[in-house]
Amino acid sequence: MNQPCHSTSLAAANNGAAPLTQCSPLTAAREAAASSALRSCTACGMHQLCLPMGLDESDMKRLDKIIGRRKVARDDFLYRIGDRFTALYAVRVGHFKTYQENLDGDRQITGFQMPGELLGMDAISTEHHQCDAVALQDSEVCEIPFARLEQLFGQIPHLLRHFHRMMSHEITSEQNVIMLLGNMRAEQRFAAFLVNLSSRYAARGYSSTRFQLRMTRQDVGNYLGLTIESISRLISKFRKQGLLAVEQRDVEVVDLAALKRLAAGVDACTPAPAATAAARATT
Amino acid sequence: MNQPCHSTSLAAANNGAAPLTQCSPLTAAREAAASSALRSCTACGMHQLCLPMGLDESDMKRLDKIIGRRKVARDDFLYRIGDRFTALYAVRVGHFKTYQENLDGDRQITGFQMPGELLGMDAISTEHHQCDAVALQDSEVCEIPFARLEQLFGQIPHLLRHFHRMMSHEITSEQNVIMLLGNMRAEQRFAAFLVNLSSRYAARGYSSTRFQLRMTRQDVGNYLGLTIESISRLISKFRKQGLLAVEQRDVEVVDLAALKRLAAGVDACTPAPAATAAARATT
DNA sequence: GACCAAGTTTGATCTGGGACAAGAAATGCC
DNA sequence: GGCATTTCTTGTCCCAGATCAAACTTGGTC
Repeated sequence: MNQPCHSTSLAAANNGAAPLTQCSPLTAAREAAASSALRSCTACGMHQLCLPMGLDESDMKRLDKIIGRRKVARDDFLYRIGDRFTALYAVRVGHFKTYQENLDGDRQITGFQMPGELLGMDAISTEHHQCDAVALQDSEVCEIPFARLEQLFGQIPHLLRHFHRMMSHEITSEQNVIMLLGNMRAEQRFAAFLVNLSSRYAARGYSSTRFQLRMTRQDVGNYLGLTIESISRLISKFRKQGLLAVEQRDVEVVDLAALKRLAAGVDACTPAPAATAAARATT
Repeated sequence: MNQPCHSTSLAAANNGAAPLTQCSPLTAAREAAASSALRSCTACGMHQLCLPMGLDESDMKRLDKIIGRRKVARDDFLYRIGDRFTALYAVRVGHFKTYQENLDGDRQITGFQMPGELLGMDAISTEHHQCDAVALQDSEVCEIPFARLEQLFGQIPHLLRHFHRMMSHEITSEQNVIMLLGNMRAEQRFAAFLVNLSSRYAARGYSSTRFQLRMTRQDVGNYLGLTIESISRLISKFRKQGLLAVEQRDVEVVDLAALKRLAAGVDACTPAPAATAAARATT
């Protein structure tokens, strides 16, 4: 990053991209060394969240041996619907989105993935990918051949256990999206979305209140089942209410607690008579 | 079933409940024998769909040994949010629903489970259940203690593999619900719901065109993010269009192909200019 | 620095499905 | 069998968020 700091403090938010990709120019030799160092799980900043979580050094090295690294340029596909499933992918650097498509060609984004998260688990059952995965920025993934991973499961019980936790966690997050789409008003959805990003960044050691949206408004809207115009209006609204400061894709969460309350449906933010949707087919 | 057949042919639809629970009265002795026979995976009609899928007889018996059976009366909880996770459950007889609850107390049903399907996988990651599971009718489950299942994984690779497929399948189905809630109009949602039930019953050897809704309209609406009134109107509409015959909870799918087209968003059923929602934040 | 394309914001209007209400069927209970 | 309760259907009205339209902002390119 050689360009001077933008004057606005917001632009300082700098999560997501790993140091390697943005520090001062390296010589080819130093670059290769640094890159090879980072090519191992041990050296990867995400290993406490990712598949190797909790493994001792020798087991981590065994896992390392089966893993390949791969770069994916912005807007490129990591995999496409229908592709034969051979490997899981862990995001190392960057962000991805996954979406499904219906016959009409309209898409539904089913998730955004950030470093340390696993992609492709939905393909295990059919051995074919069920969604498209696209890089939201220049990214890097660890490719984990599933057949070889299965062999390791027999040898490293901890690995298997954590893999189950990760799959289970995927199920839980999707249930939360179902809750969001089935049950929340626009305002709640967007608040919940921001809170979710915030805590995921926090878990990765980034700021929970300043981050960049790696996806377009279009993507946010699609994910939340709302139009881009609605997203835009919600941003304006939250800004006016002093919950949020947004400048392009740089977000500063000004009042996280209030957003959390909103997302939980506790108060309606609009002073109007709360809970209009509360009665919706609620058993 | 001693009462005479209802005159309407619809009432003949008879999926879901296993023979044991509805055939002519047994003596206590015969009942016990039959029940003990059915208490094994080998004898269970669902073993080709359920966890033991593809296991040989000796492995199936090993699995059998760790499994307990449990009855759950209609409207009773199989487990509740926050309960400590110790076991997975496979539905043997009956139907369940699972739902999440927010702080406001409104619920979102995240799924309906039928025989051969697994419950509780979302609890693995936190070791606490993330949702409530309630029986929609008097039901019976196989209780599979997870710690012991993990031991078996090391000994029966096929079992592990199929377990992964089942978890993966769970992820896929939830993605489909996300697609449904984020992207479809009311009519499409309901059509997709019926098509989904139809194919799941078909996979279980029941009729794909005649079945009972085991859940209330309330539940259907909640699951689909619609009000009960909307469900009612959609039923009337589909009936008038000759897609469906409904009598209470007995459903006859008259035109499955048309429902599939509707669900896929291919035609709009309403002769009106199709695809209004198609443009919604579609990247 | 003018031009273009892509993305974003804001306003005006429209509509699908929610909210409310009232009646009709079932179901349960004594 | 009659009454109460729950569930379902249908009609009317209304609003949150979609649609349509137009301006504005940003960034890239020549």
